[in-house]
Amino acid sequence: MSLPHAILTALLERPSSGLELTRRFDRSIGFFWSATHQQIYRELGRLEQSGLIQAVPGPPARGQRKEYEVLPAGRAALTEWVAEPQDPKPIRDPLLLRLRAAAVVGLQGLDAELRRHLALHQRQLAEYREIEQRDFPAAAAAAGASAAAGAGAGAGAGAGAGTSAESRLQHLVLQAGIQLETFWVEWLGQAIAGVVPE
Amino acid sequence: MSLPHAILTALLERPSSGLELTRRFDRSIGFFWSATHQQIYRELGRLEQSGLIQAVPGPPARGQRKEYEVLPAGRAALTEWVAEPQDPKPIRDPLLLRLRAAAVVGLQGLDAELRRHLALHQRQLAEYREIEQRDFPAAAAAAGASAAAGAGAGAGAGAGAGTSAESRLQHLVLQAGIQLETFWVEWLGQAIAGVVPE
DNA sequence: AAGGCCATGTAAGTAGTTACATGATTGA
DNA sequence: TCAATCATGTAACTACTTACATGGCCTT
Repeated sequence: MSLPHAILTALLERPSSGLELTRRFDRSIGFFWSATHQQIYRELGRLEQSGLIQAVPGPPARGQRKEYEVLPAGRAALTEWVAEPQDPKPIRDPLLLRLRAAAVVGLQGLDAELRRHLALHQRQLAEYREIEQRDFPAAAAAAGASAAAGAGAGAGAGAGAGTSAESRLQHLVLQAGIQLETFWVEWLGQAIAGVVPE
Repeated sequence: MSLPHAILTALLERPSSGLELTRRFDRSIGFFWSATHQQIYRELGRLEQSGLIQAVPGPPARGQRKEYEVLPAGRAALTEWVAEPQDPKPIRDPLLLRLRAAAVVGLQGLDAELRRHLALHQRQLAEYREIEQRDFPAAAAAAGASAAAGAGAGAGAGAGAGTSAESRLQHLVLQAGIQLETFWVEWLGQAIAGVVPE
């Protein structure tokens, strides 16, 4: 049940139409929760039905832009969901499965596929790093030096505390993306090196 | 379309009944492709229908053990699938989504959830490391020292090349698991440190 | 007025999840 | 013989995917 909450989050960050949401699910939100426009429109309908969001102005005509905003009940539902415990799902990765299958039936040119994936992950990593440079320039500079410090330094300034907490959380999410892509790039490097001398 | 191929791989490694498969999908195979017994039985039926596998001996009675083995057509289908290109799926992680939601509605005791996940991932990592010690003792010892070397050294010995290639691939998959869990443990550490001073 | 794009949808199919049902075997 | 457990399944539901449909707007 994550999609409705992803949409609520996106709409709280900025009220949007279905198409705008679709685009945002191709970029920022989509980096950790993807969705197609069909899913989004259907879910917008359900959320409106449930009274968690509402379409803003007036004419509900087909082919007409419809902008949605979150109602108090929607914010409450999201707040509740954030606290809910939910176990991490086990990994489910077709590429790892294919490697295991290759151990039985032989590499069938799988190394080319590994190289292709490596290129894709390198590109994604570069994109995340650009975003970090753009949106979190100060933190990005410090990131290389200290790993798990982060505590005392920046918290001192009283001004704009709310915004700084928000930005800190967003940066954490981006860092997860960067570290995950880094993992893939490194592992694929090992995998290619270990598989080529066949 | 990964589940049928996961089952074919498992059955090639060792012919099994539905329940045995279910158990293996809770352990080794399940580390990168999980499935419930309902999924497995349904898929076994489909695979048998398609002539890719067959039940071994005789009496197809309800409540009776049924052991399956892979037919040549099944091996061929798996071989073909290994070579098929397939793009990596974008990340889809509810925990990251909740962090992003928390940036908008506030942490609602989310730090406890982060600590809980950290413990779970630490346990999983320990389990993977045990498996590595048990199944790949030589390689595990070398792993700490050289990262992306792996090329020249071990490949020289001609004896048992088939088995060694198989084991090398299986080890690669396990290493992916280890490195992924390591990522989570490190990132959750950062996240908790960055979130606590709230 | 025609073609392209913006915007919102419907329909059908597949995969995965949750809850329940049924028969066989074994040990108390 | 009763309960527990092994083993195989059915049914209903939810989430996601793929393909297609419809209408409005803008440019030429």
